[in-house]
Amino acid sequence: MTAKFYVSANEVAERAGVSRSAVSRTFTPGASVSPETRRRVMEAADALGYHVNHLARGLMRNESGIVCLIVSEVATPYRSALLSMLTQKLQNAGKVAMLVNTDRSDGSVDRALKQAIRYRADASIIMSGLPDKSITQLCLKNGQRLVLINRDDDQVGALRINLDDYEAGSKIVTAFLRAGCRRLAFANSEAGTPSLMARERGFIDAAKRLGLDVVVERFGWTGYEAGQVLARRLLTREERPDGVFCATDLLACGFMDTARREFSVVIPEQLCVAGFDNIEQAAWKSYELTTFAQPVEDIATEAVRWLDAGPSHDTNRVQLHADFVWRSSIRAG
Amino acid sequence: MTAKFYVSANEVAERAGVSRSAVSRTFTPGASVSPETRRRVMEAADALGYHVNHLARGLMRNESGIVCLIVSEVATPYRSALLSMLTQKLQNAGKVAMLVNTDRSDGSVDRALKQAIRYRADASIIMSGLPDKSITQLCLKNGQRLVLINRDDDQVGALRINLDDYEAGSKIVTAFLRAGCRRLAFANSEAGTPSLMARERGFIDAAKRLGLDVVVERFGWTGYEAGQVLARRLLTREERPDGVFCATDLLACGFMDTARREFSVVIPEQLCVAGFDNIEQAAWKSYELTTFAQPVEDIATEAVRWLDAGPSHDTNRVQLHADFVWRSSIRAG
DNA sequence: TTGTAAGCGTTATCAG
DNA sequence: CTGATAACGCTTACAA
Repeated sequence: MTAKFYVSANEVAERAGVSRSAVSRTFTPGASVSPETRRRVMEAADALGYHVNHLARGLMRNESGIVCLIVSEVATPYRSALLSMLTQKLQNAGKVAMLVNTDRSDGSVDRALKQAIRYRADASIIMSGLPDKSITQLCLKNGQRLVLINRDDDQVGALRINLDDYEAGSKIVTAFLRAGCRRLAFANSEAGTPSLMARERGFIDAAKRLGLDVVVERFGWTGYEAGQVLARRLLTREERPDGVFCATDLLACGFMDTARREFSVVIPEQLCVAGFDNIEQAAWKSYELTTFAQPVEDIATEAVRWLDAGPSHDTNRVQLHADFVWRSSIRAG
Repeated sequence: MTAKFYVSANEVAERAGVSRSAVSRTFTPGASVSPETRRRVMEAADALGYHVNHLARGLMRNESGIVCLIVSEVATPYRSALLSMLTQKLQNAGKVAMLVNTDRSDGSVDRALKQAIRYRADASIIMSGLPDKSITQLCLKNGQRLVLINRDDDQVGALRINLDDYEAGSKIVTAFLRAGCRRLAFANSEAGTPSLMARERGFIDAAKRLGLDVVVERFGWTGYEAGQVLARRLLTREERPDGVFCATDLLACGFMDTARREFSVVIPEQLCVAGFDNIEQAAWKSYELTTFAQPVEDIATEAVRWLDAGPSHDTNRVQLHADFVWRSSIRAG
């Protein structure tokens, strides 16, 4: 148990007949080492199976190379897609991702951030929930960079990446109208996050500008099952809607399945449907869902770019565009 | 830039009027500190915003608290579900997950393991790919624990968690026969991983025992699109199969959609389909797919249990059972 | 129970 | 380019 585990730079130095500094420099990009020394060090390192201890390096450099990813509902298509993209880009930038799952229990975002602090993460990227301001201030004060994705909070000093959720509404209203829809509805979850609410408002406002009312129904969590319930609620109304904008693709999938199976509705002939996120399943033949694409790659790129940029803790905000993806769940005009 | 960032135990000690050791002990569960000292330390720590530096702690204790999760295709339903479960269980066990995405580029599993070594991870859990033996040996020699999930490699000293993939075959053959199917087919990807091949062999062998031949088709990667291609190949045969076992649910979804849309096949009346994994979408109304459930929770539990258990580097193997999930993609007998 | 002092594996500084 | 030496923030004997 008290075994000496990993080999240290000391042992490599000894074997190579050089000083520890020489070893350190060999593994520090851009440090000045003679080719000969480097060769001997590398040889010894390989033979001994030496790998720089990033815990110790982080201690010295005040830079751990760790980026903390704070996220809930990891198993959801959109979240996992974003997660995948972020980890890839981070790795390409020479960082490593620490994943903190905030499912279950409230205030866990704060706990997650404390974890980030304990491991001296260079940055934290928050994809779910909203942290308490006192703790984000602590992060920032400690020199940790902060990125908030699709959380419309006015955290000073953090990078906030948001979409043009509100604008999506008018685009989709136009599409519905062109398809001949007149009885519009918005299917939302009860989560009430800023993104979801912005989509709702944008849709309602755009419809109003064209003289149309929108029936709004909200239920449950943002998943397939909630979409089923929303379909039952909306399709049993006296005035059955003929154009439904679902706040997310997952809702839309549940909605479409239930509309077809339980109400024998034909899509898009009798009912047009749109979603938001452009998850994998939206392209599946059972759905062919018209939707708005989360610019997953751009989000990740922006986040990582900001991390790489030197320390400039100004308030910063990036607004990205969600591309309209046209599929056959809405009749062509 | 040369700003002094985080507060250290020193500063807390000074403010509380005690020694650094007292501070350290206060944050070490089970150390002996008088209630009065503890109180004063906590007070000072809170006021200053102190958080133990786990980099330094890991350095001393030879135990970082980090567990490295090595995985590719993170955005896939099964993978993300497993990832979610694992991170949760790890957190409950007081560990923190470091996520390494091995998409793109070969030999990246080895690179991932080196990352784990550099951060002195207490353990690595490998969900994708196969590492080189030399590097896993290095991990083990360095006291790092290793878990391989669904990779049937005979790495000595690692925990290997596997399913009864082979056995699934006979169960599904029975179900197909009871449904009256006589022309069986197996739809596989070209990935050729041990799990996939075991499912294939198990199915073929079980059919043979009952005097039936199995048509096998393999194509592409284990995703929805490959399922579409496989459907086209299998359903254009002279003898069209009437019972198809797909190696994964994702393949099955693509298969079903194509069977219905491009070949107007009615499921399950004219064609019975089964999958493997029990992803979310398998329960969606468009599929109602009969399948085998990856025991995601058990897998995570076993993995974490092994990590918690003291250092006992025996070869170890856990065989878990994939429950049969009956849905309507197969006719009732 | 408490404080002192040594040490973990690095890197940064500074002579040479 | 190289090597000694001093940090980094923490834990842990050991002694008081």
